[in-house]
Amino acid sequence: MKYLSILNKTQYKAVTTIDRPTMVIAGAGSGKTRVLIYRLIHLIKSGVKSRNILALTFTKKSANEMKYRLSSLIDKNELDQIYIGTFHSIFAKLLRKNSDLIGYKKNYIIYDRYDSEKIIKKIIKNLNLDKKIYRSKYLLDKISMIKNHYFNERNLYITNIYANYKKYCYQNGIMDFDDILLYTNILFNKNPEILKKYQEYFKYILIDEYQDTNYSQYRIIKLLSLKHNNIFVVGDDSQSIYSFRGANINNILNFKKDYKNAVIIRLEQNYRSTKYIVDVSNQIISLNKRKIDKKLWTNNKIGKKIKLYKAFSSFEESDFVANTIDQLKKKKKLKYSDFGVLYRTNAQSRSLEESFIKKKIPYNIYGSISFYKRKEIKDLIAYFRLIVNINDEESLIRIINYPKRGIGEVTLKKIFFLSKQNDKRIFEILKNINNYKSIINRDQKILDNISNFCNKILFFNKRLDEDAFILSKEISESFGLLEEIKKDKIKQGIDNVEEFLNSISTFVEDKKKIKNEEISLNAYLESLYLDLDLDYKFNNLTKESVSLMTIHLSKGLEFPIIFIIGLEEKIFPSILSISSQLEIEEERRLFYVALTRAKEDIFLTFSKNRYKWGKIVPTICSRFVKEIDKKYIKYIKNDLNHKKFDDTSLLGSYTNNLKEGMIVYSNSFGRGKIIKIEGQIITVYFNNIGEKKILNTKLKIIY
DNA sequence: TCAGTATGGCTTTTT
DNA sequence: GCCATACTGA
Repeated sequence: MKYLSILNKTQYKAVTTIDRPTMVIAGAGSGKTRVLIYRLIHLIKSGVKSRNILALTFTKKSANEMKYRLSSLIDKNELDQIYIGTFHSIFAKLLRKNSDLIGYKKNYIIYDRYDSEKIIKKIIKNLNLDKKIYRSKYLLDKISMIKNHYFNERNLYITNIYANYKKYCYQNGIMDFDDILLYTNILFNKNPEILKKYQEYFKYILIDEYQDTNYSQYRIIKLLSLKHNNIFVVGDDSQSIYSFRGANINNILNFKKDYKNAVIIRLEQNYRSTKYIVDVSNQIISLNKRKIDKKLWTNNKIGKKIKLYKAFSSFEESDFVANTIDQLKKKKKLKYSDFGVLYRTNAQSRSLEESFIKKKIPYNIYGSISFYKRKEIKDLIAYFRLIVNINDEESLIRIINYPKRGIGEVTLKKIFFLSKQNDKRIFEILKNINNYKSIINRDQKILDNISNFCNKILFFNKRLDEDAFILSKEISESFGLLEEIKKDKIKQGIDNVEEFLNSISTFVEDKKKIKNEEISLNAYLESLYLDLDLDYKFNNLTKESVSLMTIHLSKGLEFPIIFIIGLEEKIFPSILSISSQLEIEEERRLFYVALTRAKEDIFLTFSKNRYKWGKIVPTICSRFVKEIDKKYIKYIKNDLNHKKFDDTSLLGSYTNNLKEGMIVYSNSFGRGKIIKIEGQIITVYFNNIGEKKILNTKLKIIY
């Protein structure tokens, strides 16, 4: 078969073993994605109907990537029929079709973590619990764990909160991410005939990143594959980095037990990286105790040593990254897109951004502060949600509580009270507000405002089958959303809303091309959370640019040159993982993932001092750096003479030891160089602005 | 009812 | 240092 000629022997076996359960243990860079892609093609060429194939991925990014790569290799009609998507996306759609069987109304909406946290906070408040002891984030994690292992609800101390949360979600027609998987399980368990239907339908099941599946996902797959026993999973235990989300490494370890006649294929040849990179990665991962024995090897050239750079401050670290990229690009004729900068936490992207802007280097930040977390967008989404589902009180409150809508705290409190007293939904009360006139005791104008508001919502609620774009545009006009933003004079806000509406238009156009695809507002909301890779839609991503992202997001990607920044104790490994051996091992796997993204060159950086919550804190170099055998490392000399600074002078305050020639940062003027110091008054030269006299307390030292 | 001010928590990681 | 919330006085 000619199209398979690009595969090596083991890859070929992985692609063509299509008659029994198959697990591929695929080391980093061993051609895992290629195997998945060609297996799909092979299935179709072997006569399997594309609509009988289910391909599940872990992130939206890889789902979209897979679709993209397939689009040039197979016929578009075939592609559109394959079920490719994340677990959440695929099963949310399946659930929507069968929502009556799990007791949910069809119009339920999906809440993300931010939304869920708000509910938890509300519950803690209602139960009169101390929010310092009952931390919403922690509780949410616990609830998530329970839902994903729902056969044992045993953590008693949170069951009350859990019960309340469950009830709230149900009453408001809300599902969170975990519910999607949970209710899929419930649906299959309670309705054998439905399960049978889908077992029949999904004859071939492929799963990417199997090591990251949790119990809930494992159960779903197990149930679905029971009939045809034809399941194909790809994974790498060394790259398991989602145990905080309940990922269970045993799913990989038990595969042979779980599936009769299973074949296990190992891909150990790395095609991506140089020998140095493969060796360093092997050395690092070998320090973990819990792992499947395997060794990655490569025939690639030896390559170069890993570079290590010690910076003075986080700002200087970012400058180093930007400068190095700038120089390397010129010297070696590289493209900006050849560089990837990886970090442990999203917050670290900020100072990078500054340095890139200064150096005029184009960059893309992936998955940072999501577009739809911006205020205007959240407002708009709240309208959409309420119109789709008038029981969504969280959204209702967000909208109605908006300043200048003429309904204040007092009135709202009365309305909440009425809702509780009469056991009615808030929207019910608002709709019939005139019946409660005597209790609300407000002038008729406010009551009329409320009725008008309800009527508008209901007006749109009746038109939910219409085109999402037309409807959303009308909604934003009808409620004067753009005018509201204009009043606040936030230009950015208007742009955001317009961009957002444009994206709905694109969504509708795309869906119209595929028959039977939903174009309703509800379908858009679902896609917004589960399918759309917002990075591309909203961040104005350009192709020729440096990629900035968390290591978690980088999984599956590769770059010729990789920077891994912030290699400091308490950051990487994270302070929250430091106390447990198991979690340290997960952090180490994360480091392994980061290292194996690189094809040719790796730069590791850490900083002696780091800004944290506005203060400079001295740091300690990460243990992971120390674990690397010195023979692999090349230290990069730091041009700056750091001897004149000592760490203690910077602790706590950041202006004590200003000296002439220092590079400093001012909130109003940006970066500048100190020219003269006269007591408290500092003269600073700023690029494009010139000299300014500034109070020393207003300045931060960069280096 | 609302603008202005004080406080406290926050930085894991993703669907 | 920034954001969301809670509190305060007009």
